[in-house]
Amino acid sequence: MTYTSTLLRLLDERGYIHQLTDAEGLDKLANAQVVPGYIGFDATAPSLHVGSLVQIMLLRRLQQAGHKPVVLMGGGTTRIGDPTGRDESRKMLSDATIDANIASIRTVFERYLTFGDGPTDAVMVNNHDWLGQLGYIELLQEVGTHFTVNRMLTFDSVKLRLDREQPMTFLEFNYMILQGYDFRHLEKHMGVRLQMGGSDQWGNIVNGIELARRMDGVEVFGVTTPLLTTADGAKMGKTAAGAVWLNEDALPSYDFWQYWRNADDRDVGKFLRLFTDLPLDEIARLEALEGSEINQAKVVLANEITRLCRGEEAAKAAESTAAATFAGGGLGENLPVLTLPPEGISVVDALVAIGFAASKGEAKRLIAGGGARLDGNAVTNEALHIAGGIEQRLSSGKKKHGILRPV
RNA sequence: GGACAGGUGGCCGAGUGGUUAAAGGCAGCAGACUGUAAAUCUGCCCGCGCAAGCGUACGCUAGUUCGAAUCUAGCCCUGUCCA
Repeated sequence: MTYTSTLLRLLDERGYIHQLTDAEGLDKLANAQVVPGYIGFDATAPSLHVGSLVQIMLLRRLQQAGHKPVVLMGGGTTRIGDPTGRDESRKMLSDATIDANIASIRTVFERYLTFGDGPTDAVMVNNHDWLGQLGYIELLQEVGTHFTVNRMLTFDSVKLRLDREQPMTFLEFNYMILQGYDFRHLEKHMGVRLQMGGSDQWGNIVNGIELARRMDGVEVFGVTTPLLTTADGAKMGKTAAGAVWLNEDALPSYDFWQYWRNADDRDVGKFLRLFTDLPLDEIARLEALEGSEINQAKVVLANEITRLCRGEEAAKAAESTAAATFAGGGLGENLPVLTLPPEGISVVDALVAIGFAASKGEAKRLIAGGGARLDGNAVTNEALHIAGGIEQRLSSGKKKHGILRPV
């Protein structure tokens, strides 16, 4: 259908919409009032990673369209663990850890959203504040009567586990109830009318909608985003080195920038639409670039996303480091640095110390395979000793570079 | 509580007494080709050691054996069915 509201048009043309519970109703509502909408985030780590970036951008779009973003931190649900991720990763975290995680995650949101008290200002809430109060009997009476086990068993998050003969604890089984309760709580106490999330959250969202209708007779809405994978089918945001974290102290900005710079050709347009604020006609021009010219678009992509997430300076520094390192063959300031002692160091130790190899054996294999370079020249002798005193460039493969700097 | 099946390296999955640091696949790393892309081909892929070698590893613990991922016992965990 064609949307009339700014919100849905914006989401639609930039590729955020996978499923919508009631397109017409939401379109109407978005035209009529400021719609508070929320997305839930996990607080298991001190940083979110690129996999959550679509949702973060979605809240940003909501605000851009003149509505109110509500960031729900799962301080309470983190104590349970979402079964949707299907591995029983129920590492119980202490309250202090969870609170610290939330504080850390908030710093990233502050780059993407404007927080405050105004009608369209973003707010952050923690579901521990209400879930923590909830008594078991009370929950069963109030909420439990609205769920049938028959129906709960049909949800993908449950069915998948059962089909794969993976264990699912009762604790996890209850997760969807609590999520549904979150939506209803926010609807009742903050007037939230919309929940968004990844396509895997569809079931949870629908539960909340149903609960709000049954308990309060209020119609609320749900939107899910398509499951984002890279063109070669991998989940977004995980690389060999680990997750691509959004917080700067979890991943250096240069590496963050490089992640986007190395995007698959086929993903460039999609990423530009989802993760940057560039106008659509500009994006159309960039994604039409062919052959090696598409690299220009990738630089823009990396710059824009890094700028949003890490700030203008970080983006500029990463770009110039990359330019100096790759195009100039020289050294950029932003590369990892290893202090070179006066007496020098063995290549193997240097590779391990700077983080290009996890063990000495791995470093040796790297050298044996011809992947280690010193100032651009392949290291052929694994016993090589690097002399101290001179600044040199140490590389693993063509992309990972570091500086060996004399004391 | 009972019967049966199962627990192998990041994941999937072979392997039923030595030749098994453990087939194969995926993921990952590197090389070639390129455009810091994809695809393809090649090499690598537990740790320590220059090396011979050593140390760890097949749910946990104890055993049998010259020798065990492979056999035995107990325990833990999971699934299916029964009560």
